[in-house]
Formats: sequence, C-alpha cells, structure tokens
Amino acid sequence: MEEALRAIAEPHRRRILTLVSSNELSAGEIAARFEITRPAVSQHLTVLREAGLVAERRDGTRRLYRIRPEGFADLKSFLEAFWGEGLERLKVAAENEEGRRRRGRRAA
Amino acid sequence: MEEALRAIAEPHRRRILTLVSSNELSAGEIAARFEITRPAVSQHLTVLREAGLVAERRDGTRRLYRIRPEGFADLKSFLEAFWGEGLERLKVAAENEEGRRRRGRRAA
DNA sequence: GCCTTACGTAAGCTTCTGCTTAAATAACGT
DNA sequence: ACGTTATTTAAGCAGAAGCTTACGTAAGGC
Repeated sequence: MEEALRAIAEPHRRRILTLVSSNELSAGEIAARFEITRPAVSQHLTVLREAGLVAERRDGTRRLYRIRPEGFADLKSFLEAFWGEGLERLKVAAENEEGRRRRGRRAA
Repeated sequence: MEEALRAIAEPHRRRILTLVSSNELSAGEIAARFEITRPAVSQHLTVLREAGLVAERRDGTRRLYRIRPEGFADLKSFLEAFWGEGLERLKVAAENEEGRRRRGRRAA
C-alpha cells in the first residue's frame, strides 16, 4: 500500500496508469508515447505491477498491461482511512472556510 | 500538488499530519513522539509546509503547526481528477469483479 | 537451426531523499 | 547584555530512485 502511494507519486507512472486504464497496451506501445527509453518504461511497469496497480498478460512475444482495479480500490481505502485518522473533521473545517469565504470574510 | 502527493508518500510525514490534525502542536512536541531527531522532523515540516498541507504560527520562541484543510482539499481534488482520467470506469469494473467473485467465478 | 521482434535484466551513473551532528538564529527572561 | 529555550539551517553522508546503454531471454517466422 505504501508502495502504491509511492508508485503514483511519480508523474511518468501516473501517465502510464492513465494510458492502460482505457486500453490494454503492450510495453512497446506504452514506451512509444514517452520520451524516456523502453527499459525505463519497463522499470516503471515493474514498480506498478509490484504495487498491484497493473496486471500483466503475455501474448506471444508481447506483454500486455492493464489496470488492476483491486489495487486501486485498496489504495483508495487506504487513503480514506488516512483522511479519517483524525482528518475527518477537516471536511467540516473546509466547508466552514468555504462558507466564510462566500460571505466575503477573510480566510483565517 | 505533485509536491503534496510526494509529501504524503512518506510514512513519518503521514504520522506528523495525523498528529497535527487533532491539535496544533509545536515542532518540539511533534519531535518528542518520534525516534528521529528534531532537525529531521523540522525538515519534514518544511516539506509539508511547502506542499501546503500544514500551516505554521509563531508563539514566542515556539512554532506551532496545524493542518491546512485547503491543502488537503486540493490534494483530494487532484486525486479525484486522476481517478477520473479514464479510471472512472474502474469503479464499475471493480463492482463487476466483485459480483463475479460472489458467484464463485474465478478472478480474471 | 537461425534470425527477428519484443521484452526484461544488469551495471553503472547522477540526482534526490532522509537522516545525522554541529552551528546559526529568534524570542524571551533576568 | 547574557544566558536559556525552541527551532531552523548547513554540511555531509548513505541509500534509494530514475535514467541510460549494453546484454540476456523468450516466442515466432522462415
């Protein structure tokens, strides 16, 4: 989980995730859309796979990557739990702020 | 925003955020609850402040830190947007998975 | 079998991170 | 002014991260 958070903190990896969320893509197809080299992309894919965010499937000589919804569900739960760890009241605080701002009051 | 994501990817920093979410705490009080040294905590606080996740207030010789709800709101929006970037359908996919699992079918 | 295609893995380099100890700064009390 | 308390800043280090080039491996085509 820790791993997943670190994984999505990297911009290239977020782009990869967005790409493979719509279609299943081969490593090469993914790499083609990046400035960085294929091995670099391959390494990112490994990180994402180990974080449980993508799944791999072999098709002949190619490897197809796709999003792994369960991984995302887990990550979301983790974040929800984190927000809830006392940060729950933040929502209320933010809303109060919002209300005050709308009434033309200065932010604290 | 990028910064905020990286900030919460670090375990110590998440703990710090949880701590200051309930009470406003001084740097020293925070450091007291950690194994790492005060300067290390101070550096984490700098990262959190630059990421917009905490606010600092001076009180005499001390510096009190508190959560900055707006920062969290922004981070959440960013993540929502990210999930939405085509990952929106994941929710549905996950639910379908769930349904299949319940019916005793193998996960793909 | 041999060549090609599509990958990952290894090795090595540079930059970033998280940490420590030591020194600087800021506000206060006397 | 001086010392004390609270905290940051500086310097430096070890390990991690992201990248590249070079090499290894696996599946197919001929």
